[in-house]
Amino acid sequence: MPSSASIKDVAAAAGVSVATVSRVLNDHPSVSPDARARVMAAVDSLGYRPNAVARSLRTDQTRTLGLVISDVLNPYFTELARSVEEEARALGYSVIIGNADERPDLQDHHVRTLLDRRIDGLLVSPTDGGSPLMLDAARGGTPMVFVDRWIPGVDVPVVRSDGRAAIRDLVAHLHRLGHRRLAIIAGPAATTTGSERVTAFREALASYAIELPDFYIGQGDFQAGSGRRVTDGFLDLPEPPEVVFAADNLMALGALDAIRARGLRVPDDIALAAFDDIPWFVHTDPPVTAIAQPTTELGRAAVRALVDRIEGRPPASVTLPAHLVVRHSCGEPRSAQPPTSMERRAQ
Amino acid sequence: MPSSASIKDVAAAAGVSVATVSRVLNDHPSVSPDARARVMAAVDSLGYRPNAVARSLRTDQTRTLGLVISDVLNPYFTELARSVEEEARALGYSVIIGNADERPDLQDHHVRTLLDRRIDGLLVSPTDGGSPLMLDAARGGTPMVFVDRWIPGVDVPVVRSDGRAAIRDLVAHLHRLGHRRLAIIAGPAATTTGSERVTAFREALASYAIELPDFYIGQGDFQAGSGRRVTDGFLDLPEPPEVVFAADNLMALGALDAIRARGLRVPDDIALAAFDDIPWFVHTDPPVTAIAQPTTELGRAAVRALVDRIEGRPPASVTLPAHLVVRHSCGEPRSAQPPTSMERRAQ
DNA sequence: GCGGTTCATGTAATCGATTCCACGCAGCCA
DNA sequence: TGGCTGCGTGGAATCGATTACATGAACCGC
Repeated sequence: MPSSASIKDVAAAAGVSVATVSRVLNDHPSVSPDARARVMAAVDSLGYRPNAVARSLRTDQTRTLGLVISDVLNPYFTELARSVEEEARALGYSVIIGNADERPDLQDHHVRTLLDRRIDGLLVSPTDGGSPLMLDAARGGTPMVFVDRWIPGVDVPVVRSDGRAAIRDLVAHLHRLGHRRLAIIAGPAATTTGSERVTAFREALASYAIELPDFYIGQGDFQAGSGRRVTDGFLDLPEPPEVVFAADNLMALGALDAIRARGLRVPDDIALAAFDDIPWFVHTDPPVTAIAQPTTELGRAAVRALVDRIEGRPPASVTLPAHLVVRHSCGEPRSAQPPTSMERRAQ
Repeated sequence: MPSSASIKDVAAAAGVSVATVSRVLNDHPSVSPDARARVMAAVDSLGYRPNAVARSLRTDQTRTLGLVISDVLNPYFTELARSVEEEARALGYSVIIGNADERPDLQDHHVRTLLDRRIDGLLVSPTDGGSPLMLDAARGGTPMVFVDRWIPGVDVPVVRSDGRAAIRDLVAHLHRLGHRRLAIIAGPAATTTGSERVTAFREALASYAIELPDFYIGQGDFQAGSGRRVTDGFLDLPEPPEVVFAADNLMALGALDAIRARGLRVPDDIALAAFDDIPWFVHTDPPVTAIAQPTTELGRAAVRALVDRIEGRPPASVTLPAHLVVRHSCGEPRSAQPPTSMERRAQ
């Protein structure tokens, strides 16, 4: 079992003390070329690898970041996670992902586990208004950054995108196409993105003198099942909406399911738009008009902010704009297609 | 900073020794009710949480599993990861995910990092034929289980699904629809799933006396870009295939992109089928005929096998069947739709 | 009343690293 | 030559837990 060699074995094999081995490993300047060579030789003859657990205990740092996201099955978050890991790796950190599945209890479970492991910092996209645990962690000095969603009133940097302008563009687009009865599938009111998107939508409608009545606001939870349920509710209304705007891509998927189950067509029978753009929206029937976030950039910026905080530099909040991508799901544009997300993401 | 309290602080606050505190924490039977109560009180007055790093160092176990998957952006793997985490959590383990992005070097990076952290066991879906590092780890006694893909000749349990029967069903379906020129977008030959799917496809064709010429075998890498490139190649052929079978869902997405870019229609101009079924395939234009794996079951079984191995029980390899889900992308069936994947996954 | 259990507890070793401190040895300058 | 500086090195403390072993008290039956 070569993997079980410890620094002591290396020291013995090289004929030096453990202190010297450690110095070689952390390339401390004060070690003779001769000793260094002997240690190196011993290291790879034994296949020695330093024990990160022991090192962390001693140095009180794990070079690990925790990322608690709301839902791994959501392509938006999975892309975010990917970009976070990439940037973290570039900066010499590992990432441990916790999937909250939109459940506050699971979120707490992961936060607790990550804290127990003494991660150096925490990236969170909170599922709720803030559990005591997370609040304590933030106040207790754990380096922390919110990404995508945040908790108001907590002194933690936020990296997110502002979708308000894009939502205004969307409403303008819908209005131009003649739609007047617009409904929204909202996310949980306890999340910032959940409430902000509704507010922005309502305000944008107001500038066209259109109201957003309560029965056109469906409570979803950012997952597909709720999109289906809420859409069913809309379709059962005496006067169903002409457009459904889903506050995330999974609820849009659910809406598509519900519409399809009734044999209705998009956009002829009902139009659909979504927040969050994903590669699949290019290929759905019809391609879905969506609001795209600069996801990769968001992940990168979040990691940079967190690492700044960890390494003692002042971290900065970042807000990036989102933008509207018009496709066919709200009517009209059947030609002159914008580049697909696949094309944009091609390497 | 309440989070920095150590077992020593608790012992002091409770007026007992650290040994007693430790005993209470690990609920060792031999501790008086009185001492237990005092310790508990101290614990939550200090907000004490045991340091998992220190504990791991001492006990030589981290209660953590490593999962190295080929591509997080692939919905198949993300679903797998989710199920793995779920089962692991149920058994009292955490999971650290490493995304190899189909790159052997990245795969090695993650394997190394995970080994350095002394994870208790490793779940791998190998990107290549096996790096020395992974082989050493397997031989060196690190508990390990392959999931989805595996490396032949290594004595490690494999949890996977067998797609051969489903591929036969697919070919029968295609043949019945009159298709005779069939092409495949293969995965990397170095991966078992990459080569097996081609072999199974060729054998199934053979039973209809249909050949699979080299120019109808495109080399992909399981990612979308390669699906696009290969499909472009097929379409440029003097005699393009009537059907393209993509060996995973991302390459199918790429194929869809390529087909669409030329203004062609599925299935009228060219038919498409994919390995791996995902919720989006119900909503693409047209809905895609695909081979579905019991992904959630695979994740669960893999974790159980690994934990068996870790805890000293004999681990078992598991092979589960995949099955064909017929939709419209190969022609014909326009009615009598099977339940959508959304419906199957509804809670 | 005494040897032997059992039970609750504390002392101290240990896990595998890092790092402070001290020591010995060169080299250098006065 | 004596003292100072600086470098390479090793000894030992330390991080925060777990746990083997020792100890002492209480209790049992004979």
